[in-house]
Amino acid sequence: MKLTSAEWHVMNALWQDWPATAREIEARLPEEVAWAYTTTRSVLARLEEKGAIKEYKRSNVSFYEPILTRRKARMAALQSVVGEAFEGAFGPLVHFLVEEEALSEGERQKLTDALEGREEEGADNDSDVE
Amino acid sequence: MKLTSAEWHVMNALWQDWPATAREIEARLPEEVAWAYTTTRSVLARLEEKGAIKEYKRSNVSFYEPILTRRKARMAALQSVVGEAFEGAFGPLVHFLVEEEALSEGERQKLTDALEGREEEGADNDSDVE
DNA sequence: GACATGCTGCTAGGTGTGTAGTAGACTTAC
DNA sequence: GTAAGTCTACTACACACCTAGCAGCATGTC
Repeated sequence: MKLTSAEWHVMNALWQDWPATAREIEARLPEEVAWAYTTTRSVLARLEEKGAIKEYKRSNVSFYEPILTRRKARMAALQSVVGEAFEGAFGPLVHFLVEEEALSEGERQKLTDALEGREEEGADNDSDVE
Repeated sequence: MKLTSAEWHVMNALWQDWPATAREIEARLPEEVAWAYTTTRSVLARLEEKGAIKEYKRSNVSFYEPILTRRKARMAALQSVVGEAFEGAFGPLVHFLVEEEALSEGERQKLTDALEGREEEGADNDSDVE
């Protein structure tokens, strides 16, 4: 499932912690996203239609929960960009990353470590749905 | 400069070889892109408006050349996805790639090699504008 | 129970994107 | 020079997306 830019903002906010009300989500949006409250609601409604989130009510207030996991959304986003821009394979993407020196020294190091399988466990564990 | 999906198709075709006519570009589009000729032209027109390509005529026929380089387009695409989906940093993206084992064994090997700076030269050299 | 506040449902308008058609100009073959 | 084919310029339309407003219902407080 591919997300639009506005949808990413909302999903990122929701993945932080859920269930969450629209107001809570709104409060977690990055500063540069200065939407009207109703805009947040509209995006939430679309996400629910798409099946990315679930909505339920407790006494007239809507609570939201993610259905789509962050992992799956990331995978879809990457697959899309790889398909369009990197001949459909992850290899060229990785090649590009290294070539372009888009990575800081620390990032390179972490990557090397990860590739060699001596990853430190526990730290920075992406909490995710499921 | 961010490209849309249709624009990527056309740019990929144009980067292959240029200058190229609309007919040549059309012929290079992937099979699953079964556009009417006029659709290709419309996308080309939009790309020209955006400044991604340049158009010139020789006796009533338009030839096209890229202005936007593949590298820059790729960078923009990555930056966009990283901004939306990976907290704005390449680190988490790389981490994700490795964790997800999105890479084949060969790709991992190439990546390791590249990180250690013993890249084989010459092979698979992305020809690019400029 | 009337009022303020806050939430929901519904609606809407502008812009981007994908896709394509039509009309007219030009080119080439006879 | 006329017919057939090809090209361009211009226009169009549907759908997705971003953004938001409005009206009405629920809830709590005095």
